[in-house]
Amino acid sequence: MCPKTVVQNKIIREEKKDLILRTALKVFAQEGYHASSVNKIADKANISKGLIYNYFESKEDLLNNIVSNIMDRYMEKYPPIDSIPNDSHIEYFIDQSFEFILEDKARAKLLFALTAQSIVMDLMTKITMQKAEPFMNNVMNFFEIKKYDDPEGMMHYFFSTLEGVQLHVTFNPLYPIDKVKKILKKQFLKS
Amino acid sequence: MCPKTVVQNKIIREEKKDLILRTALKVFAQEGYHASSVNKIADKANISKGLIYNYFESKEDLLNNIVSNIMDRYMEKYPPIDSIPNDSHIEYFIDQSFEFILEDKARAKLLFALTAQSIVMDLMTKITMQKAEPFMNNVMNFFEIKKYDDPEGMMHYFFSTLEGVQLHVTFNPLYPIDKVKKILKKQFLKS
Amino acid sequence: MCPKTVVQNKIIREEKKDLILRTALKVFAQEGYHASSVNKIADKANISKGLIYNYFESKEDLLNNIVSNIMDRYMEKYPPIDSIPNDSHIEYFIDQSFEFILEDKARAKLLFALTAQSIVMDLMTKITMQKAEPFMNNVMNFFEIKKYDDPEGMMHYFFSTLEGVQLHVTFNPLYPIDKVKKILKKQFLKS
Amino acid sequence: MCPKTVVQNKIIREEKKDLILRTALKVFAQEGYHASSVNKIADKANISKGLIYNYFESKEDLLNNIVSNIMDRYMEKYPPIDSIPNDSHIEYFIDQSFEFILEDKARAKLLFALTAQSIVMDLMTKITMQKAEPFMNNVMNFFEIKKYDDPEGMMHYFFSTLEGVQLHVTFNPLYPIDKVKKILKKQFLKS
DNA sequence: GATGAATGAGAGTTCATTCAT
DNA sequence: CATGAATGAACTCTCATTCAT
Repeated sequence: MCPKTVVQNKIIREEKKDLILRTALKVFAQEGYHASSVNKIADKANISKGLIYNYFESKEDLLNNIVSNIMDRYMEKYPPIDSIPNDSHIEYFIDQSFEFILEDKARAKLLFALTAQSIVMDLMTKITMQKAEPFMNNVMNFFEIKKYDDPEGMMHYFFSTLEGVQLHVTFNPLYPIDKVKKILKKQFLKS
Repeated sequence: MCPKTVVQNKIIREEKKDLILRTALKVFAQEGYHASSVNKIADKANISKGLIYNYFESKEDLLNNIVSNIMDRYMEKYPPIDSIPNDSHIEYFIDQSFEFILEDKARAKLLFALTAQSIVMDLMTKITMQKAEPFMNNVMNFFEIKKYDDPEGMMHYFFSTLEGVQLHVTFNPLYPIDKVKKILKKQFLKS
Repeated sequence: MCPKTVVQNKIIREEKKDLILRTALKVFAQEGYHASSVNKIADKANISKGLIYNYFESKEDLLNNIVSNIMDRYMEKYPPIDSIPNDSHIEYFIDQSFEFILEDKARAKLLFALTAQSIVMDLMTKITMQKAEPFMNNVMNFFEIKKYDDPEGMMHYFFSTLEGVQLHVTFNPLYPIDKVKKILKKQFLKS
Repeated sequence: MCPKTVVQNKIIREEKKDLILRTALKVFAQEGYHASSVNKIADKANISKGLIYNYFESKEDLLNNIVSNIMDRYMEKYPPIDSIPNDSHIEYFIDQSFEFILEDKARAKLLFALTAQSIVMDLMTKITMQKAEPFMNNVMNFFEIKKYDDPEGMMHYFFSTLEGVQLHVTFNPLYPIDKVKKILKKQFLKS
C-alpha cells in the first residue's frame, strides 16, 4: 500500500534507528533506565511503541546499543598508544576528557548513572579493558619516565582525578571548568 | 491495663527496623533503587513483604531513611569548621574520606548511584549544603593561605580529586588505596 | 499476672463488646463496610486490633452483629400486630419511623448503605420478613377498612413513602422534618 | 505516514470503552464499588486487567465515568423548567421517574448504593444541584398554585415519596408498579 | 483479657512485549 | 514500514487475621 524503493527504506531505517537511540539516551539520562518506559520514549520520538521493537529486540537491547555507541565514541578520544606517551599526548587526553563531557551532558549523565548499576557493567568493563588497559600502562610509563617515586600510584591518581573532575563537570552547572583544567595540566605536565 | 512487653516490643521494633534498613541498603546498592523490588528485600531479610510496610510508609520512604542515615554518617566526617583549616585538618578530612568508603562499600555504591539519579536529589543537596558549603569556603581559605595562584580552582580541584578517588575505591577492588592516599597527601599538604 | 474476679470480667467483656460495636457502627456508617479497616476501628476505640478478634470471629461477624442489633431495635418500633390496626396504631408507627432515624443517624446511614449491598441482604430480609410481613398485612387491612379502592397498592405506597422520607431525613440535614410529618399524617390518617 | 486503520481503531476503542463501562456498572451495582475488583470486571468483560487501564486512569476514574453517564441520562428525564409546571409536567416527571428505574435496574441499584456512600458525593451533588434545585422550586410553585397549605413541605413530601417508590421498585421484584403509579398520580394531580 | 509484630493473599496499577492490521 | 489494542507478569501496597507473650 505504501511501496518505497529499497534505497529509500534503508535511509529511513537508519534515520529512525538514530532517532530512537537519541531519544532513548535523553530519556534514560533524565529518569534512569528503569524509570523510563518504552511508551515515553516512543512519545518523545513521535513514533509508536511497536516501531521501537522493529529496530531493537528489547528495551535492554536498546540500552546496550546506546552504551555501545557511547563507549565507541569514548574510545576514539584515547591518544594513539603505539608510542611512548609524552606531554602532548597527555594534554590531548585531558582536553578530550573535557570535550567528551561537554559535547553531550546527557550522555555523560547516563554513563555515570550506569557505572553504579550492575545492568551494563559487564558490557562496559569488557569494552573498557580492551582499550583502556594498554593506555593505562602507557600512562604509567609516562610517570616512570618523569621519575615519579610511584608511577603506578600516580597513574591511578591521574585517572581518578580526571574522572572526579568529569563527574563534577557533568552534574555541577557552575563548575569552573577552565580554571580546573589549567590546574590539572600544571599538575601533570611539564614538571 | 495489664501491659505486657512494651519494652520488648521496642527492642524488637528497633532491631527489625535496622535489619530492614541494612538489607535494603545492600539490595539497592547492588541493583539500583528502581530495579530492587520490595519482595526481594523482604526475601533477603527473611521477613514478609507486609512487615516492611509496618516500619516504612513506602519504598521511597525506606530509601529516604537510608539516605538520611548515610548523610548523617557522612556529615560526622567533616572536621570542625569554626577555625581556619590547617594541614592536620585537611589530612584528617582525606583520611575520613577513605574511611567512609571502606567502612561500607554498599553504602558508597548507593550514594554514587543516587548522585547520578534525581530520586533523592533534594534531600541530599539540602543536607549537603548545610555542612559542605561552609567547609568548601574553609578549604578555599586554606589554599589562599598557602599562596596558591587560584584558591577557588584549587578547592574544586581538591574535591573533584577526592571524589574521583572515592569512586575508584568504591568500584575497583584492586585499587592501590594506600599508594594513592600517600600521593594525595603529598599533593595537598606540606608544600 | 492481672487477676480479676469473675464478675469484673463479665462486666468488662460486656462493656468492651459494646464499645467495639458502637465504634464499628460509626466507622462503617462513615466510610462504608469495605472501606473501613479493622485497624481504624481499633484505633478509634482505643484498643488493639487483636482484641476485636477476642469478641468477634471476623470483620463480617462484627457487621452481622451490628446489623442484627439494628434490626432488633427497628423491630421494636412496630406496633402490636395482634389487633386490627386503627389510626393511632398507624400514627404511632409513623412517629416511631421518624424517631428511629433521629435517634442515631449513623445507624440509619449504615442501614441504607447496606440495603443496596448484597453482603447482608440475606440476614436483613430474613429478619424483616419475620416481623414485617404480618404488619404489612395489617396495614393492608387498615386501608381496606378505610374503603380505599386498592388497599394493596396503598399499603406499598405507604411504606414507600415512609422509607423515602426516612432516606431524605437521614441524608439531608436541612430536611423540614416536622412539616413533612404533619403532611404524612394528613395523608394517611383521619380521612 | 502510511495510516492504516485509524477509523477502525476509533470504532474498537468506542466499543471496548462501552463494554468496560457496561460491565463495570453491573459489577459495581451487584457488589458495591469497594467490593468489586478490577480483576472481576476484566473477567466478566472477557478482557485482560491491563486493558481497563488503557481506557481509564484508575478504578475511581471508571466509577466517575459511570456516574457521570448515569447523571447525564437522569438529567434528561427532567421536564423543561422554564415555564410554571402544570399537571402534565408533573405527570411526565412521575412517568419518567419510573422509566428511569425500569430501563436499567443495575444503574438504579448503583445510584442508591452511592447515595449512601460518600465516594462520588461531590460529583453527584454538583451535577444534581445544577438541574434539580430549579426544578424543586418549580414544583413548590406548582403546589402553591394548587392552594396547598404548605407548598414547601409538599414539595419535599413529593420528592421523598417518589424516591421511596423508586427504591422499592429497584429492590423488590414483586412490587406492584402500575398500581402504585396510579395511586401516586391520584395523590398529586387533578385535586 | 490484651497487645501488636508478623503474615500472606489479593488489591490496584504499570509496562515490556506481541501481533493483527 | 508503522500502528496501537491487547496481554500478563510483576510491581507497590493494604489489610484481615493469627499468635507469642
